[in-house]
Amino acid sequence: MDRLTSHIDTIAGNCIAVRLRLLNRVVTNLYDDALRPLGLKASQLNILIVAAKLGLARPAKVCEILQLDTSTLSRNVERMRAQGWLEVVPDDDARAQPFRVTSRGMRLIEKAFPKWEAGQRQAEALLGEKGIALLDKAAKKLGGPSADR
Amino acid sequence: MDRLTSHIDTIAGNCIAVRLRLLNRVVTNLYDDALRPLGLKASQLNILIVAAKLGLARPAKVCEILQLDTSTLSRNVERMRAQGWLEVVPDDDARAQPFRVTSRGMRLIEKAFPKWEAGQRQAEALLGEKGIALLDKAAKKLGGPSADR
DNA sequence: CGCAGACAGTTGCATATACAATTAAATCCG
DNA sequence: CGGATTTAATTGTATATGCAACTGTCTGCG
Repeated sequence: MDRLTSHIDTIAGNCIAVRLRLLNRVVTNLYDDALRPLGLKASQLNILIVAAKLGLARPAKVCEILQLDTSTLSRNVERMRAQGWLEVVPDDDARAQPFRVTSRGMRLIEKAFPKWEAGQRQAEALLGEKGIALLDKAAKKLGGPSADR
Repeated sequence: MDRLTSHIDTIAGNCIAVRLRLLNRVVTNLYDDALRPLGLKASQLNILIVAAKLGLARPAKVCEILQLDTSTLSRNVERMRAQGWLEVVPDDDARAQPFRVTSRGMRLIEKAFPKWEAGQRQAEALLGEKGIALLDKAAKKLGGPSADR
């Protein structure tokens, strides 16, 4: 077995990215499937929830919490605004484009909750208690969302 | 605190998808940054490695291993073929489009190895030993890639 | 043989994602 | 005040991803 072959085996057997990305695809699909009847995706529910927690959501702040590129958020917000789930709020600073969840967006969260639970249950079964705890720990390191924001 | 508010807090405080997706973005960026000098993305390295392990890679098999939609793989392979990293191999069954890593693709893996190590180190620091072990366990449940394939 | 159904992949379409470049506005400071 | 810098977000471009619909090929069966 030559050097290159052993490199291939090392990556195949240990790469964190390949495993995390695979798991992400599977889990995202669980939630997307559950939420599909509402025309809502997991990515959008993430944003909706963060915005709901913030009240007034400043894009830079949301991006920090979710570790999202600002350009990504910009377009996601635009799509969700088009659906009437978010609305942009005027601000003193003319550069800013803070937004908030509309009442329609709030009703959507309400309808989404049982669907979210369904996806969450499946994801829990996949990861187990320990997996969830570890995920939580890693996400906290990155300043991710938590109940107290 | 009304019912909807408590739903929002429940999701914000417990959602596996939001955490996993966040972690996935961060970790994917670590590898993408490390691999950027080679014009290679983490997603593509995944495919390259699986194909290298398989020798002759059948799209359906690769999709099963990586839990990827066939349409996603189809396009990724096309891009990588355009780079000269993969080549399609003729097959008895005219429906099939098996592919393999070219020698140029193999040289790319060689150059990518130290870059991969850099990303891997950072990801390890982020997840810790236990995190990695749990990730491995979850990925195995899904028939993900492992050293012996 | 010939056709119905299964199977392997691709194509159309939409969202998610990030980097680089850009626009516009606020702020700093001489 | 006014230009240089910083900040906030958007726009251009490219890849990644998945669902639905489609194309072509194979297979089984009467």
